Amino acid sequence: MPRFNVEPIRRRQLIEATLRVIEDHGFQGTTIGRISAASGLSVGIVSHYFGGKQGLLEATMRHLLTELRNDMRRFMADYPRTPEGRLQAIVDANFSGVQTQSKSARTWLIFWSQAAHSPDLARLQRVNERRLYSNLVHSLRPLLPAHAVSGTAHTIAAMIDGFWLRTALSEGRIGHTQAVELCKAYIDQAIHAGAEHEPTDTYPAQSGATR
Amino acid sequence: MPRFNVEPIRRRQLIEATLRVIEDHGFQGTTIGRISAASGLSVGIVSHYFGGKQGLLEATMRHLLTELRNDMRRFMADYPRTPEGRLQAIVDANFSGVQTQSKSARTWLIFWSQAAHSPDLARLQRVNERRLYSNLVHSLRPLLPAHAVSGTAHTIAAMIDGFWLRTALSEGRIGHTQAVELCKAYIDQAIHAGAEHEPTDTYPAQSGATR
DNA sequence: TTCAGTTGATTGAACGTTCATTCAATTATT
DNA sequence: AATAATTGAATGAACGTTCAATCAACTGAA
Repeated sequence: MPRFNVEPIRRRQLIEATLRVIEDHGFQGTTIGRISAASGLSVGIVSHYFGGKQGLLEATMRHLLTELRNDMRRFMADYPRTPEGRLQAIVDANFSGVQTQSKSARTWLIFWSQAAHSPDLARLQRVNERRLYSNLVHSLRPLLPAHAVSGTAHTIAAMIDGFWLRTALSEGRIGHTQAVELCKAYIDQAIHAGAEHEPTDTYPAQSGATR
Repeated sequence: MPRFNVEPIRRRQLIEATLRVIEDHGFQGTTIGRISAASGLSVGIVSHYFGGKQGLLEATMRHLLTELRNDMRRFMADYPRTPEGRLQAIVDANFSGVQTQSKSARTWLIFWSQAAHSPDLARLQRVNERRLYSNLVHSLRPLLPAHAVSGTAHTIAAMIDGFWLRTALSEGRIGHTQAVELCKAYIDQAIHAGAEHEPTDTYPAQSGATR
């Protein structure tokens, strides 16, 4: 009996190997054989810990989503607790860490394209989408007239995804520094354009932080 | 010898069958067997006309890009030959026809994720990216101060891609009508915000249409 | 300390399935 | 009859899964 539970260690090894293999060989080239070679473990271990290849792939997707959420929380905690600060944190988090590495980029695309066929993945994707949207709405509400909030939130979300996609695909032609700048520029513009019309409804700082 | 060259007919049949199969079964589930069943032709025909599965897949990607370009040209021709008209045409073209059908949506994602591994696909993707960008720059130049053109073009491009992605993924939760509206709203906003600073450099209507 | 015993972790050869490709045979067209 | 087009059974390679065998860590009795 090993001193400590090896399960989490093995699971992490296999997930990281999977990311590496997808990056190197694409989704079609991602085989159990290659994953086991990359992890230094045997082929049988995948079934043992993940029930099979599909299970490992889903766990890998889940891993990416978890890391994205962690990045988001970290940035949220570090930035000023103002609506503007939160918006900055959202943008920065989406272009930092896991999201930036080309290792993950390919995998995200595959994740998205697979989501339509796996109800499980579709659910994860939807949760993620909603979280970003409601974060944005929450931060925009104090800054914009009510009628402009939803559209602006959708637009920012689309812009983040779009820049992310273009950054991931255009190896180096568009840097994420530029992407972050342009996202923030839009946000400023939207806030100022919106503020001209009418500042906002009247419950801006609702006592403290809601949750 | 058949009366007319059957080659273009067969090629089209196979490409359309491929799109149908990818939509129904995902990329992993896209096999020669299924494609031949969907097209009503035999399995051997694929090698005969496309040299193999890979050739058929690349031809399918190329087909999507061609249709996108055709849509773009059609819209460009129909809209007023003003900078604003061209911008509207660009946005509308990107959310019409092939691009909208969920049949193609999955395939685009796959195309993008595959592009990193096939130099051929990467080239196509880059050409497409550049064409959108330079179309945007060309239309924005008469409307914005020089320093704002590039960033705005990148932002519009990202927004189009982002909304397209979200429309494709969120089956119905975000309609492309809404996406088009929000893209155009941003463009208006950008033009007005930019025009405050300084209209533009002074060669707006360069005689006629350049090409 | 040593060692046989126990148990959970890990291995990887064997197996069966799936799939792309091939090409001799067949069909259709002139 | 001659030629172009098409078929689909046969082939072999690749892959995921399985599971009996092996290994490693630890226990407690000697």
